[in-house]
Amino acid sequence: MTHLFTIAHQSCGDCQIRFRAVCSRCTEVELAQLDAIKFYRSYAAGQSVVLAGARLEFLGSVVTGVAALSQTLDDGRRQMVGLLQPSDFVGRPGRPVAVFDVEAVSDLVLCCFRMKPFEAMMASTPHLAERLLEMTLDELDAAREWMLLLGRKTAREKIATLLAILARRASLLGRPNVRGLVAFDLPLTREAMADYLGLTLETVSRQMSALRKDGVIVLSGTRRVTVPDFARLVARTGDDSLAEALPAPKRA
Amino acid sequence: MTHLFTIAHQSCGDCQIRFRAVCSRCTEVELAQLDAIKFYRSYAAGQSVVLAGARLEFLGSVVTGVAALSQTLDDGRRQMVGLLQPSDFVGRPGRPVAVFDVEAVSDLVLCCFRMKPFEAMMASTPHLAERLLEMTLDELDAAREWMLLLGRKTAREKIATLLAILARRASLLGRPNVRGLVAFDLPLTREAMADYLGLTLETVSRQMSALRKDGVIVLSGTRRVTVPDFARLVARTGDDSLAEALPAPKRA
DNA sequence: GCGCCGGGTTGACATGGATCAAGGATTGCA
DNA sequence: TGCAATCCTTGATCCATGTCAACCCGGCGC
Repeated sequence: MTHLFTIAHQSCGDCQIRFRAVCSRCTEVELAQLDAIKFYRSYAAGQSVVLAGARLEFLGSVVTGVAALSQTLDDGRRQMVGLLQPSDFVGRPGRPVAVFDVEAVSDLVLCCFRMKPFEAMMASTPHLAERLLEMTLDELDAAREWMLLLGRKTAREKIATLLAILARRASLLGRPNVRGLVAFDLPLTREAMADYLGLTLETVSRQMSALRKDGVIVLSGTRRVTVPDFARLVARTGDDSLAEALPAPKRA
Repeated sequence: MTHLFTIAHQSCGDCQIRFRAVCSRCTEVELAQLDAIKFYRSYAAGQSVVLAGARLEFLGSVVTGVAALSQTLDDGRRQMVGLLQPSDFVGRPGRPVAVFDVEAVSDLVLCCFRMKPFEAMMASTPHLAERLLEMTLDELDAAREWMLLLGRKTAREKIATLLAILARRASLLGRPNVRGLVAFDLPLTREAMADYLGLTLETVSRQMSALRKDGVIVLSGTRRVTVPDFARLVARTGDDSLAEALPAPKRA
């Protein structure tokens, strides 16, 4: 259950995250170089990738699955500070010791590079550093958006915001859906949601129930969420920066 | 009072932030190039540098003073998401529209570059992009630390954390001080502290009073803070990541 | 010297979310 | 088939922090 294994080598050309990950700007030649130094690692849901303070000998990209970046206070209070999805980058060049815990939330596959060769390649490959800068700036913006949520939003708004983000993501990437109706599976347990939103799991559960009673969401089992009217969900997020890029109701 | 002016050109070689800003890795030659495209801007305390959604035609470094990055919800709730101090960078290459409000907290001087020439120079000057990546990664770490504070710390811990950070900064940069005793001026009003910490200004005021009554800090007027025992302050922050890099009591 | 204003403090009270506690559903395993 | 573990829900109660309101203080213009 908690075992870790290395999976078969896969060609970069066929990779699902080829056009969004840190390697997305690389030429074929550069890709071949990366190919030579990369390896895959796989983690079962719940397994730790690295603990804060421990050495992290590699950098990598999430290929499939979801990972959580989090921090824990001495007395056990825990805050998730990032939810890493496919194409997101793990680790920091030049820093061999992790400052956050990284944990597989679902089953997880990472495309990894040993730190030294990757750094060497970054120095000689502007495409890599450029893309990493861009991704880091995006992460920084996202972290700042999340600070607004953590500092100022109510429990209800926090839940609605998370659901809206997941719904939008599902609708942009996902399978075509009838009308404005979006459905997706929560990648997180109630406890993980609480850690992410700065709440307790009881509050998460209550607010989910409240949104269900209000008809804003429909729950099938505990993980499957259907959003009958995205605009109504967004109306409960407390801000409308989510309203842009509404999932297109006229999708084929 | 709210007027904006351009101040006299100053040579990069003499600049106070020469070794910490985005230009810190540049050679003399590169510095001369930057010198040719830079200009200074000055803002009075309280003045807005740019509002979210507005065009921001330049990028820049804080030379002196303090600026706040913040976000506002429709109903007026406001969260500061960054406190920019000398050498910190403002703006994002490639993005001509600000997503956050930027405001001068104290009187402020920025060293500015028009976006296009700066981007052109970044493309041809790895030193610039390298340093910007490093600074952005640092900012991201700081943002994530702040997420822990916003999501999980109590009001008391939030205040103690902010004071500890300011105290440490003052003691590292500052004038030598007798014994372990650190003193500094708060750059922020109670309201700005509240915006930064995700609290109300009344709660900030109460917690400051409580820390004063407990003898953890001494207030001279409303802005001047003296910390008689840094370790006692750190003990109230709720985590000890601040405890590293204690201000050296044996400073000359 | 007076009144005003911005920034700060303090008190009384309300409330959202935490805490403590019990129990339900699902899954895997004996 | 039953037991245990995990995840989730719901209820009762408590308390930290928000809200509303009064007031203080120092500086500045007149």
